[in-house]
Amino acid sequence: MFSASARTQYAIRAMTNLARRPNRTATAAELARTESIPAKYLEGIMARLKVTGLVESERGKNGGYRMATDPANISMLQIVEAIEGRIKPVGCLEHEYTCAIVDGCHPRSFWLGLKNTIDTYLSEKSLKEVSEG
Amino acid sequence: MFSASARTQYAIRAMTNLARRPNRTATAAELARTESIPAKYLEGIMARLKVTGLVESERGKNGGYRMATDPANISMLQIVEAIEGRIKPVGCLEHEYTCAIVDGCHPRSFWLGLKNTIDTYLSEKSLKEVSEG
DNA sequence: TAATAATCCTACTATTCCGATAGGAATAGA
DNA sequence: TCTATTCCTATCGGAATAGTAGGATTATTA
Repeated sequence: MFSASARTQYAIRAMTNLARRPNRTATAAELARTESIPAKYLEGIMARLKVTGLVESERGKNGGYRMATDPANISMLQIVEAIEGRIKPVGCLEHEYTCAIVDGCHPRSFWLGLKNTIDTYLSEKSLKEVSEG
Repeated sequence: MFSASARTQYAIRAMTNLARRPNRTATAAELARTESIPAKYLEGIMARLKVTGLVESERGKNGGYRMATDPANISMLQIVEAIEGRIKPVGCLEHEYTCAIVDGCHPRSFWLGLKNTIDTYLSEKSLKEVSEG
């Protein structure tokens, strides 16, 4: 429970690595090597980071990936959600105001509070901080 | 990511239900019915809650489960860990002081902070609060 | 003592998700 | 045209999860 997938951990390692190369590009293979990530697997991860606009890419020879933004302006929540989608501790929270599963679902606000706590932590941590940590 | 297993959700619903019956016992079948949990599945969950000392049980006719303690003295962290074991967002944190995976693992303190945030939230919420929420 | 109602125990199954790999198409530079 | 890269799609094995099945054990009660 509450464990981060390998995919998310890889994404974060790759991003912290990229963040330490201002303006320069790095190939997926290079990131994979220096961060001990399966190269082919990382390709798929970088794709997700790209569609969400966190990184930019250049194809062909001398291509690679580059930060799309100042790491100080990227929150860890953005990275996590780029990989996993919206954080949702329980299905219960999918509906706006009521729990569809059980009448008088007492734990609902407990789960809401948990989600809130996690979201807050993640959104207040910048990629810059983490990559320097 | 960070999603709670059905098992944990069931455990929490069952516990909040039990907590609202001071000193009285309820059978697994009864809890299952009122909380929409598969009855046989719940049996296994109650077993885990018992070995960790959160509930007591009585076998035979008129048997059932009962809170072992005042719900005000049970934290949600205790329930979660009874079901899932120690919360561990990343394998990285298994070793005390260094990350075994990558040299100079920058995200390590980020993950530590996250674990800490979650643990704190869960340990400060009592079953009593949640069952009344 | 027999019937009943409950916990407790063990095994099985089906499905889904995850991590990873494979092979190649498109693209850009030299 | 060769090479190095991103990009795309398909597949696979294994692990975990959710749930089911069947019965052994234990206590109450009539």
